[in-house]
Amino acid sequence: MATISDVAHRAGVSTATVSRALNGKSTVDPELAARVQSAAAELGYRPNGPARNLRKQATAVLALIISDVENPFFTAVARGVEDVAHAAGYSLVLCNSDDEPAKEREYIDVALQERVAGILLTPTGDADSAELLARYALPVVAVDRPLPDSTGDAVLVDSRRAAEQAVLHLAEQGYRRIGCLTGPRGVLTADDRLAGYRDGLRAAGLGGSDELVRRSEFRATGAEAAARSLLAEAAPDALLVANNAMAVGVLAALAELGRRPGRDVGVVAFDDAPWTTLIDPPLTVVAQPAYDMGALAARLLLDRIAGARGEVSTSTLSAHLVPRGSSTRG
Amino acid sequence: MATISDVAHRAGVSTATVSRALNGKSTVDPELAARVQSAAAELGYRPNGPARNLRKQATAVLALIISDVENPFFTAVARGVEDVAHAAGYSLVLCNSDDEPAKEREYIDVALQERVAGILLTPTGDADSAELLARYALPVVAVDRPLPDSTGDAVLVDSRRAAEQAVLHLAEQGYRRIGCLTGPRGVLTADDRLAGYRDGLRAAGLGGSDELVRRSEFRATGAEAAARSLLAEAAPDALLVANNAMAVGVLAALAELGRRPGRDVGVVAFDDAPWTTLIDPPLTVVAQPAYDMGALAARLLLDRIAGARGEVSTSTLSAHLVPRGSSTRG
DNA sequence: TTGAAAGCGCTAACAG
DNA sequence: CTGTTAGCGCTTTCAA
Repeated sequence: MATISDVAHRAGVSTATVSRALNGKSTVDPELAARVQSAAAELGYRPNGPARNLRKQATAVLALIISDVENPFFTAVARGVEDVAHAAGYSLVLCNSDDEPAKEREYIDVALQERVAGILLTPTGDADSAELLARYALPVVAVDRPLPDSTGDAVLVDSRRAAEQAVLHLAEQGYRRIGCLTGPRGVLTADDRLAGYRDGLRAAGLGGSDELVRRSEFRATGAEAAARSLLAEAAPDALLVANNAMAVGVLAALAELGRRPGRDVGVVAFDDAPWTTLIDPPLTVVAQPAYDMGALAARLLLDRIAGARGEVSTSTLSAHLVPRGSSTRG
Repeated sequence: MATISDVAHRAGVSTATVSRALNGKSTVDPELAARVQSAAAELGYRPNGPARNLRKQATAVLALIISDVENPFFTAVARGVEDVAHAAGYSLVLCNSDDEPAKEREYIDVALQERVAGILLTPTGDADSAELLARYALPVVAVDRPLPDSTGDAVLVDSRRAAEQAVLHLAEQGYRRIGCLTGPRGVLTADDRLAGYRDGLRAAGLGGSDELVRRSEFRATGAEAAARSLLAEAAPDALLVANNAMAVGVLAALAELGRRPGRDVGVVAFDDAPWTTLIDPPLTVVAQPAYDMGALAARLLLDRIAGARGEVSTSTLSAHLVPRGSSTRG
């Protein structure tokens, strides 16, 4: 592939002039600039990224480390990030951590080696990862969950409050034995949503012990089993489900047991999705602004990269309840 | 950040020895190697990727250009790609082309500049893109749709045949006026599925004119409008829908018109998704092996990068029909 | 305004 | 087995 000196030769100028002309730097004689442009075009010249990055000691690449691209919530986050990054001339390296600290560390390491300009991640909560990031002072923005010791900016959702409101909504609809299906202990969003659930029970004067709580992975199959166990052992009349994938499992369990959402068991789940209005009755959800979170996080990161001053910030966006048939008796 | 010569200094050896020790190259005295290792660890040394890439004239990065990460089909492809790439020590740069040729070209350009080792893409069909790829002899594998002039390997699905079988299935179930909702003209998968639909009608002896065909974008909203128009103007008794996002729109239209899938209108849609079994009746789908396509494509690409010999290959995986309630009268 | 030259950090000949 | 040295392709002083 043609190099800058090939272009320089062909245009009859020095490499410095080519560089200046192609980057629109300082003032280059229009005639020379034109010669350079056409020489570059004729040769199909493409500047060598690695060489430029080495010289400039900087790259226009962002790393995005998320749990799983197959989860629609993260996918929407990714899209928000990509749109903003691309508009600013940055590329995105995608990494799936599967919420495993080891994978997360490994990817952070890759990002460090590649000298990416910054990192966006949904932290697993691993302390070593946070330490690594801090040690190299790599610009970082956490999305969906904060980094341990809140190193770095974060873009979060007020899950706890949203969960509380979901429970209050269920209570208003007349449900009395409200259960909760949440994610693994230690995953902050899972714990937050559980805490909000308890807040809601308290606020509704429903007390409630932990017999109505089950945990599983943030996936359909685990949630299906958890729902079965909860339904069989604790006879809840409503369910708060902590994410979209889990909702799939829960609804499947309900269908198999012949229990109709809304009428027999009230259901509210986190995360909206196109299909939630297709089922009968439509699913009441807590909609999170995933795309906006990604976009905001990317903007914050770009600001940091551009050298934005001090104070780590935490932006908490709010989720809102979208009441539909699955939480209405009748 | 520490450089290789910092490490060399600290270990009291030359940079060449550090390089060799850290890369496990040739034979390095165990004692020196150990000194290097600990010096590197103490300094938190991370090799400078851009420098290494420049020197080696190669990167361990793959570009993945897909229509849209928010589409579950592409998301599954992406996951398959990432898993294989990661296992081989490659990173993935993610790009959303939104099926716009201009964006596609732009991203190919970025990939070229960054000197990625290879590209995976779901081609928009743009000829300039294909030419660009060919000109620079960049290893490339097309996924889901072939490149124009079949430059490069491709991993496809036999959409046409799958569509045909879907139609035959509907015919067997007794549907007689089978309609088709497909994507934009010129998008190969859209045209293929339409061709398969016509094959199916012919094979079933149903003749059929184009009054039963509608096109829209591969999205829910466009498909919803298209479905309304088709239902109002041509009175089909069954529908073949060319992708998952469109199915959402079609099902919404049906629900609003009070027409029940299966009983009133048979429905088969491309792409399986977790929610398709949650609706009533469950949706009959043509399931595509998206993850496997991504994984296979990545393997083929890595082979090419490793210098695999000649002949461009086209792998056609098969989709299979998953009959469920939406295509059964009753 | 332009060119010459240095050097980013690394690896790979080539000597020793 | 180890060190010296020469670039990879680019941007950016520094002089002219």
